[in-house]
Amino acid sequence: MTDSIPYLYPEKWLNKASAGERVASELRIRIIAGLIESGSKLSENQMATEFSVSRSPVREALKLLASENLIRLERMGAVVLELSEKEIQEIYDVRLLIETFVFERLVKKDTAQLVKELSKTMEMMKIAIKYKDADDFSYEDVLFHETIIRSIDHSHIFMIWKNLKPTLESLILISMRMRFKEKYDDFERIINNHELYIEAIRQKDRDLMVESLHKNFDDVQGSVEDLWRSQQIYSKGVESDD
Amino acid sequence: MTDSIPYLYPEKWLNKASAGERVASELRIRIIAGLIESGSKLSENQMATEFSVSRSPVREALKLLASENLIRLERMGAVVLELSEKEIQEIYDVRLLIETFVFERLVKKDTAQLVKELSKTMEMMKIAIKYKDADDFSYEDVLFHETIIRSIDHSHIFMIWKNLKPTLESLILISMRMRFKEKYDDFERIINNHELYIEAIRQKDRDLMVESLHKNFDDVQGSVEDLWRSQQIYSKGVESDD
DNA sequence: CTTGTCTAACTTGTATACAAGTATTGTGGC
DNA sequence: GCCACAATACTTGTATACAAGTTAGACAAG
Repeated sequence: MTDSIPYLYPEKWLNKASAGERVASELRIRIIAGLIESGSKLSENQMATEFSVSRSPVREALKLLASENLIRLERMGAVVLELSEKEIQEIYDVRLLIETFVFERLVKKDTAQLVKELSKTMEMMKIAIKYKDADDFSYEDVLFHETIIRSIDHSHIFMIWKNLKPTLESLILISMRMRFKEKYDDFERIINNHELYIEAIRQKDRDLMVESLHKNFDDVQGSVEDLWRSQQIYSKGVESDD
Repeated sequence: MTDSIPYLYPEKWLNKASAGERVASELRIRIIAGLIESGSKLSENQMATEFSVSRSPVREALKLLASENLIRLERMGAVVLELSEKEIQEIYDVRLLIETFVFERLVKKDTAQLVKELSKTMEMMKIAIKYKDADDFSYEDVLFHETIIRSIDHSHIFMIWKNLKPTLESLILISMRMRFKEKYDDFERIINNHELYIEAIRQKDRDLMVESLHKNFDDVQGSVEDLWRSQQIYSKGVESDD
């Protein structure tokens, strides 16, 4: 048994979460971090004993992960899918798609309130940087984009976000934990990009928005490399734990 | 008890479906058809007795419907959400978004195989019209769009489709059953639009594609009216049944 | 008539039991 | 050694049981 694996998902994000959500969150981040290799098979019973819960919440978790395309439910066992570079590129295709759509709506609206909210989130991010809290930073980063998307009040666009969010959250979390350790000065650039984004919204400047989005994606492109290296580290960590 | 409600969802589409999927499909179409009013509350036990299954599959179904934004899970009972005109417009926003994205990919690829598949589906649709089979027609109509979307091999775009599909399927099904009864000559136009779409793909003609998409949406705009009328009819039908 | 409290009947989330089906493994026959 | 086949140990899907919490309503006190 590998129940010696420490939990990767922040406990404080699971305040009112059910057992199923907890299992899903933890499994998700382990899969994305490469701790659970793609191709391996997860069975309900196995997961149930691993997380000391019954099959009911595990079933719930596996259904969730399947809907996020992280596993594929088969006749016998759920097979873990690969999060290849193509996959990650696809995720950013979708982000680009919906954030562009959102921006087109935003330019027709009053964005004063939104800009205010985003500024607040930005300040939170800066504090998180100051105290080197990768989890807080990730939380605010995800919130930043969620706030923008929510602001246009489009339930189906928001549904797409809701589906994407868990994976994105884990990706960001892993990448940020990495950078706080190794590439601390990345954050100045990240902050600048976000401020550029706010400025684009304030001025309703499409070109600026596209520019900041692409910078954001370039940033993330780097984070894919972080991810692969983190997979090395995490799996090494596990081996040495055993 | 209103267990006298006849099943609206085609039995033959539920070949290998689990009890949960059956319940979900039937609940979904009833909600969309207006048979279950928005605002009403569904409890797991109530649904379990209604469909003569246990709570496990019902839970599964409710989770599904919640992820499709048809119900909202609350502390006590799931509340049925309204499928307003705004909602339906949103669904077509998303369709437009992803199908446009897909087309941009298609113009860079060899579409010969796709055109062949689509032509086959078209012929099926014509047969369905000839035999006035609304269910078959709807099936092929949904398949038509799914085939296009699948062809670009983009798992995240396809995920968005998978989320949208059940609602769309029910919408189309209801609308087509309506039209076969009342507006039979609508179908000539629908067929023409689809052929226009295929032609746009064959020629990789963006303008033609946008034109056919918009015609398709105009068609659907009409089907929204069908939907409201169907809600009248279905609910009348229920009243007279009691 | 209003208000507060207690009880009873709901609700969900989780655990467990059971049935049906599917891989796997081991054994007997060759 | 190898193949056929049966027994076994898995798997999922569904039903049921139980615990904890919430709502609603009855009923008594003011």
